[in-house]
Amino acid sequence: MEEKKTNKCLIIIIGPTGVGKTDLSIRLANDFSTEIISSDSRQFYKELTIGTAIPTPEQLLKIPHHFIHIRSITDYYNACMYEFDVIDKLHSLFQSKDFVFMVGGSGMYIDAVCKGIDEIPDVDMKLRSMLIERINNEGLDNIRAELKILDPEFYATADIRNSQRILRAMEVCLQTGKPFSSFRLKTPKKRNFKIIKVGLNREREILYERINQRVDEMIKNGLVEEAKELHKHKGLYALKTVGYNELFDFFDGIISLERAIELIKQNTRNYARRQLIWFRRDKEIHWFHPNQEEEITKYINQNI
RNA sequence: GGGGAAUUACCAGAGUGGCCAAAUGGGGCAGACUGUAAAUCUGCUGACUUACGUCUUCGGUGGUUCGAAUCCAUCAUUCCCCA
Repeated sequence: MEEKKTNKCLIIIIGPTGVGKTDLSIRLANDFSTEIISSDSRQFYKELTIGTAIPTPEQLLKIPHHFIHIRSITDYYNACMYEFDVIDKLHSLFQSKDFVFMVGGSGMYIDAVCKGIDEIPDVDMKLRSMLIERINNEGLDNIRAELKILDPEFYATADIRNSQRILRAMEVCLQTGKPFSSFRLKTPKKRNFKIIKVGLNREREILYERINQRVDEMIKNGLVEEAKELHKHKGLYALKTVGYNELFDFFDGIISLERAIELIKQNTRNYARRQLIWFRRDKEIHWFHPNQEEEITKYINQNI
């Protein structure tokens, strides 16, 4: 499995939403004459533009971006698929480039590219909906008890109050006939390219202000109209996304537009916080303020 | 000018003599997280303390009481109704 090391390098710009990754990464990619892979799990969807703050058309024209608008919200896409697609893309990009940038804030997807993610057989959607149905009807207790028998190892360490975790483990057990934990090897994969992780962060208060301002801008730029178009698909998982969910509640008459905007800001702030908590665990990340462009360039050049 | 209602921790808001450092929700903070992860879940949130616990809080002041966020007096502020 171990591949020969090359002099190729993936430079990852990591940071919470709204911190200023896009502008900086475009300048960096320009300086390094290379391209950008998005690691943002909502920019994948071609129906989502304003609410996911994808780069502007001018920016996209200047620097080629990958993994933006590659799927439909009706498609199924996950971190494992992303891993394979990105590795594949890197393989071809590294034919002509020595460096490639990856920019985004979806921690699990970034980790999937850096370390790989265990391959677990696909689950039949019908099985999943059946289980969801059961959880809705009988609650979580029964499923939990069954999972305890099917996969005691997972059960012992799992967050059993989290229905999503229980559901996932259960569906894999039922689909494969093997315990979910038997697939979770968690052995990091070796990559044949170097990885540099640059983290961007700024004072919490300022970050929150930027988020609030950006939401107002999104509204001005037509987020309400964009969400209106998607309202009919509101059950889709890909649309359980900050900026859309809240507006759906507005369209449904549950909350006012003002309240929806307020909630978008709030939920985005909470999301940014969770991103930071995820990234904090990763000791390979070197942190900078987005203004420290010179230092960042220096750091990259020293570590390439 | 007369009558009524209110004032509780960051915010909203419950509590009407001891079980109240004060419900609940929100926010905030901290954290978990291998698959649609911008999701989902957990803990903390007066001060000091690792903890046991101690101390200071419920608009201000003064009182009643063994004991007050809760009762009384008074002052202040806000809102509503009548002039």
